[in-house]
Amino acid sequence: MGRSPCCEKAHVNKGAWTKEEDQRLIAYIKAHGEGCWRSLPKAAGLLRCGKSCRLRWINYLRPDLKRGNFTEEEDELIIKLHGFLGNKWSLIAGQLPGRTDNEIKNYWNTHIKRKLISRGLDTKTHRPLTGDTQLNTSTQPQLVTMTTDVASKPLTDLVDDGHSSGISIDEDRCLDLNLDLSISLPYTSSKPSTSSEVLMPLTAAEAGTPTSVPPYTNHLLMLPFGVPKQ
DNA sequence: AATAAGTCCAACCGCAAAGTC
DNA sequence: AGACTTTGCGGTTGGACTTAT
Repeated sequence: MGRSPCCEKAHVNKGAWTKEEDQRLIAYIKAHGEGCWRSLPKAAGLLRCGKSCRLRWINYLRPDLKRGNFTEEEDELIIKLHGFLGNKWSLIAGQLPGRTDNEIKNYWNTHIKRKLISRGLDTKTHRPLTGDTQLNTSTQPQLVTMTTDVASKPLTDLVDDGHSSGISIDEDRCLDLNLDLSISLPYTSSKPSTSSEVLMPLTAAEAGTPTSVPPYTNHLLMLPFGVPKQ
């Protein structure tokens, strides 16, 4: 059988976008908003598939994107989030205002991997590369609080009762973890610009109060890294 | 100056989840 | 309930650019 193609490939452009295509896409979304990506190209007069339009908009044309180099704070935040979430780039991007999953993924592969290696850490587990495979929390980097098999599970699995999913989370190692997921309102531009402000530790009571969140984020994560256990 | 090697990143692809009928 | 459609995600690639020789 095989899958049906996402679009009529014989009649679509591929490769780099031209300025004219960008302008058409921007103008269309400004006028009509983000709607049905599948029908957007035709409506906007673009010879592109919907997926391509979506990617171009999200990764490059969105007005709220932050261009330029990653800061040291962003580096560290990405490392911490990756230690917890694994390759969940969209969720990591949700904690970095103005950054896209694609951008972070690229940055991880080109910069941060090397950074971790230079620190003698495994880029997947964030544990020391040398020696034993036994978990020894006293020697682990603080950023890793969950086993990687847990980190690789869908987040929804992590926030159910912890039993039906078959995942058992070591409570001792996760006591300082406050993971709250909720549907969030769209991002507004009047928000903190630094990652440390975005990821402020919240109390349980505070966590119940909706706060502004990064764009295109369905899940609001509150991960109070660095907060000492009581 | 030429070119080989390395780096970066935009864009594509396939898959899975979510939504619709 | 299940088939089909649409959207979103993560992995990968190709080409442009930069640096080293």
